[in-house]
Amino acid sequence: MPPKDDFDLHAFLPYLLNQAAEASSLGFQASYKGRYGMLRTDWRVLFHLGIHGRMTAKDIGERAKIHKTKVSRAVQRLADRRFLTRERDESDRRSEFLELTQAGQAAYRDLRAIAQEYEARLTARFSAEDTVLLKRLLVELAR
Amino acid sequence: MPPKDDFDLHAFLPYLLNQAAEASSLGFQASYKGRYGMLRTDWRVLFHLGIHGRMTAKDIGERAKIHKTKVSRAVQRLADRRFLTRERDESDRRSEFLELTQAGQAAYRDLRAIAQEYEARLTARFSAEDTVLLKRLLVELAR
DNA sequence: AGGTAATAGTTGATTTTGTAACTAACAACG
DNA sequence: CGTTGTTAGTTACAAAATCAACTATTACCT
Repeated sequence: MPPKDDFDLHAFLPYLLNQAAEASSLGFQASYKGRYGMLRTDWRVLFHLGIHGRMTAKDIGERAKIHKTKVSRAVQRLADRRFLTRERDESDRRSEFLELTQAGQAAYRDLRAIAQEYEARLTARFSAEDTVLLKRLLVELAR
Repeated sequence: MPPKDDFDLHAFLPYLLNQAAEASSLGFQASYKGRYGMLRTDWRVLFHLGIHGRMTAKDIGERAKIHKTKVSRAVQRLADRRFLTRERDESDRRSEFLELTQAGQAAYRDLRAIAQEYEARLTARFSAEDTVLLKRLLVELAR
């Protein structure tokens, strides 16, 4: 019979990170899924384009650390909804420049506002210093 | 043309959490996937059984906050590998008690050691106080 | 130039997850 | 008892993620 054990799973960092990430993702998803029928990858791509403007799928993948097939399919979905346009790069015809349309920009601004609200709600329970520290440590861990 | 924008995605908490969680999960996965061909849910279930001993699928699901279908399938995989045994609860024949076999316990101890090493490596770059604070905030966020 | 390797992006096959419906067993209430 | 409602766990089907293979184009190398 397996004996009890004092290893604390709830103090295991990868486990904790997953729980927190899951909870916050679901919470945020609840905010935007109703509005546009978007997947997580979709809004990430939308945000990158909203923030940086015109860029290629490859650049998005690198910056956001999303695999190219995921980016490709998210771009397709966003293009289907007329949230972005594709334009072949004539100096290197393998890649294409992506750019938000008016509708895409509007959706981005809308979602950005929701994101900022959500962020505020999440961090409201922490002191400003704690929040800064938390983010610093998370950035460290992400590398 | 979409203008640049000063919203900082890398300071958006759900995004940061996902990046950190992803990175740490992958890192840990690299440690155990080679050893046993296990999925994330599998080792979670294994850990719960290793820590708490004999318990039902329902209990595992509740404690770990894993949906019952995921638990069910993880239990099946672990049973296939002879890592656990199932025993019907005769006082309530709907549920069954799960318990690690010798092989299951050995795998658990092995993975636990790897987890502890990995944890140590992850937190090595932080001060003890920072680590404590980080975990406290993550627990907060997970609720 | 010609051949080989590398790169951007897409597509298809296989796994894994999520959702809903199902079976079997128990509970509660008349 | 008998009907209705719940619960533990499984299964079936749809949505999504993963991985490999593919097309088209460019870069490298001799």
